[in-house]
Amino acid sequence: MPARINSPDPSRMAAALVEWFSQHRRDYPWRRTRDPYAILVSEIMLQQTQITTVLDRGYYARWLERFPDFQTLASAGEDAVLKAWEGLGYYRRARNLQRLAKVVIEQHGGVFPQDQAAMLALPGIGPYTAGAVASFAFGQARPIVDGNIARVLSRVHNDATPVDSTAGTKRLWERAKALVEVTDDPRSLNSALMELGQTHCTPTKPACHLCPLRDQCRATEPESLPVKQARQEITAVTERVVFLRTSHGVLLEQETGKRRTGLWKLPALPAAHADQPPPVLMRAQYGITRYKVTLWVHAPHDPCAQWPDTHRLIAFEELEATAMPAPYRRVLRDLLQRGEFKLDA
DNA sequence: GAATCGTGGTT
DNA sequence: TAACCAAGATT
Repeated sequence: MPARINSPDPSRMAAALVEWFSQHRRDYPWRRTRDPYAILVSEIMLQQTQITTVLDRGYYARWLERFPDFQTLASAGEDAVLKAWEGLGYYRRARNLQRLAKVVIEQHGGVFPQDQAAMLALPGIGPYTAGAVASFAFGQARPIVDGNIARVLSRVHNDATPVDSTAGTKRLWERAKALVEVTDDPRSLNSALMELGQTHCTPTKPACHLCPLRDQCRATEPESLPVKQARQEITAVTERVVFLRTSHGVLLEQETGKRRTGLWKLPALPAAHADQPPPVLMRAQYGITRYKVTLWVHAPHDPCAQWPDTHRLIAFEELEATAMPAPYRRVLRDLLQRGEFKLDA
């Protein structure tokens, strides 16, 4: 079958991308190493997370200092792991990363596998991350498609197929594969695609005049691409929690569900008191996935109540070392600063 | 295949 | 301001 007319040529694209990258590559710590562990940590942290968050707020450097290799991470306490991840969100990533470290130690002799199927079998590793580690750490010609690359490729090919549809995803991976397989520098090719989307081929106001693919790109209205399926609507919900402070510390509850598992929060106001809630100490708002939460913090209804074993009185000195989701961390700091409601201090 | 999982920054 | 986005994976 003849090649489609108007379809950009993979070899030309790859050459332009690698050349452009050699001139404009940014200096990131994970580009200064080929240690699969250090590269893997960066890829997991960067999932759905901006580079500036990971770098400027010190998450990456702190993590590697605290957990420098698979062995250290595997034998660490889960509380320390979650604390190091506090504020990054999607906490399952941190738990899966530690699970992965244990598997690497116990089933792979402490050596990260180079085989694609073995990578994909590890917890928290999907198609993107497997391809990223394969190419960045091992130099393998494996394709990757992230949000940046989806945007670049759908524009270059002027393809309005929704990037999050089955057909769109399949086509993106085929196109990424065609590119990485015609270059002798898979590392640079994959990095270049992502960095082009990050710096020039941006969601709004793309800098097409600076683009190395400008003479190959078929997009007529780049800002209208990529097409994505409709999002879930935002739902408003109410959450009621209790601030119970004694002379020793603050009562917290450990999450056990599928959300923020293992982290500590202000205890939920027992449903039995929902219709006659105690006085409100403060109100806050935060968003989580598709919910807009109004958080009401109540005074304790019964300070002497018996609490289930998911609850613990955390000493003041331990509060900062306790992993908490960002909204509760903010609220707790606010409440403690006020110095209100000291029961027996 | 669609829904879910966090958070902070930008527009 | 509300919506959108960011080096996705899992169920």
